[in-house]
Amino acid sequence: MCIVTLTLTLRDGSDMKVTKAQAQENRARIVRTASALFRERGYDGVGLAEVMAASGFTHGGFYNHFGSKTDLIAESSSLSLTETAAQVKGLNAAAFVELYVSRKHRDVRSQGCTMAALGGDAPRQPDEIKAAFAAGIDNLLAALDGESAEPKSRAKLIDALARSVGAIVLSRACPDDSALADEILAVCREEALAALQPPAASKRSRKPK
Amino acid sequence: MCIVTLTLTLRDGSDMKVTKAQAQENRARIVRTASALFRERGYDGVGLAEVMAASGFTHGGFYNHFGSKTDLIAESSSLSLTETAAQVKGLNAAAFVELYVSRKHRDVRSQGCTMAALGGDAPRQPDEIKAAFAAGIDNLLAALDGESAEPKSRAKLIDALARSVGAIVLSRACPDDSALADEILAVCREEALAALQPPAASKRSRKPK
DNA sequence: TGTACATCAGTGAACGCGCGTTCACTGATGTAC
DNA sequence: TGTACATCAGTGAACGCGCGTTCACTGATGTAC
Repeated sequence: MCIVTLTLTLRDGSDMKVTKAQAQENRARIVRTASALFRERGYDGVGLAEVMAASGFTHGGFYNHFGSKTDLIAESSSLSLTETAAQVKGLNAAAFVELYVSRKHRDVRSQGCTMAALGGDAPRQPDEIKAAFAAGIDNLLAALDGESAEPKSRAKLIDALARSVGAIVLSRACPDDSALADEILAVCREEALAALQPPAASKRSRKPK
Repeated sequence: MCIVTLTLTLRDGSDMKVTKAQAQENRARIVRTASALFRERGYDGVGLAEVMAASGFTHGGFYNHFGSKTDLIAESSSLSLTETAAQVKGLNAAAFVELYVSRKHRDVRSQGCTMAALGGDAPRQPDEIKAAFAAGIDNLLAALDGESAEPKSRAKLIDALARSVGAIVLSRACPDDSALADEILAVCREEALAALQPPAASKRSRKPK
């Protein structure tokens, strides 16, 4: 809801009609708005008329910018996945888990990671969109900083990502403010961090950088 | 698709009209059919007319059995979550991971775990349905066999569940037959099992029972 | 045990609605001369 | 630099369709007598 209001405010004050650079900006705003709405309510839960209205336009103009709703889904998903990869650039697995497996992330779906918000919807979408998710996963793994000394570096990152996504998905599936939702988050975060803390030894505590 | 055909075949041959026990059976079939269709294509991706047709009925009769689509969603989700808990009853965390994080499970969405198939949709549903998911998680944890000696027994089970769900969600989000989809599954399975194998010591291998 | 009738599971047409998509129209942009 | 015109982003009405839900109707079930 607040997103809608925010985006409307972003619209330029004058009732101007077009300009080429402005049109490009408008298109970008539609993609950003769609990305947030889709994460909040799912691909099927948001209509094109709503996306356009929340972007400050009438729905008729949609096809000036996109070929179909599927195209918008693909583009908005790619965008948000790319943004997430950029946000975690350079983090090691532990820092990533701390950022990802948090109440803040869980509670703001529209601004959170698309893998957690829409990963469950991807399998029902055309291959074009699944490809965007696969690329998003690859990008995220490339952005994270694996321990190059560790032979299973990539495996550790994939595992850290999967358990983080699982924790958010399960926590969000519970009723808001339920004890179980918070327990899942706390426990998964702790377990994942404990597994990452000691790189070789079992109990000897080594400070993370 | 095959599910539809299968379910139609299950319909009794004679063109009988009612009987009380039969009506109860019919109602149960509708719930089972809906459960499979929802897991396959999502709550929004399946209409009531399709659920009824796949169960062998016309859509008009739906409201003789259920108050609304939401009621059917709640009931079918509860059913499948209960069934999953029954299927893994008594397994320890390692055996659960082996069963869950598998290509077989990933590739048969309509018969797989509802947490993985619909956990991402739950947050957008009414609280009634989120409550069904929370109960499903609790039941599953209760059904699994934690190491009672281990103080963090429940934590280990929650963590095993979350990483298993995350692995399936991410693997399914990738294009079918993509290398990444299989890599995620293999890596997450291996990492989760390695973490569960040595209950206390670091490298000393102890056989799982 | 036999008949009369209320029940209610299932049918199929209909409802209002929102969806993705199309289209004729507008007017400022931005180019050709 | 100034005028004439093609472009095309945005508007708003309209399309066919499938959705969840409602309803009048049916006829076998199962009960009351």
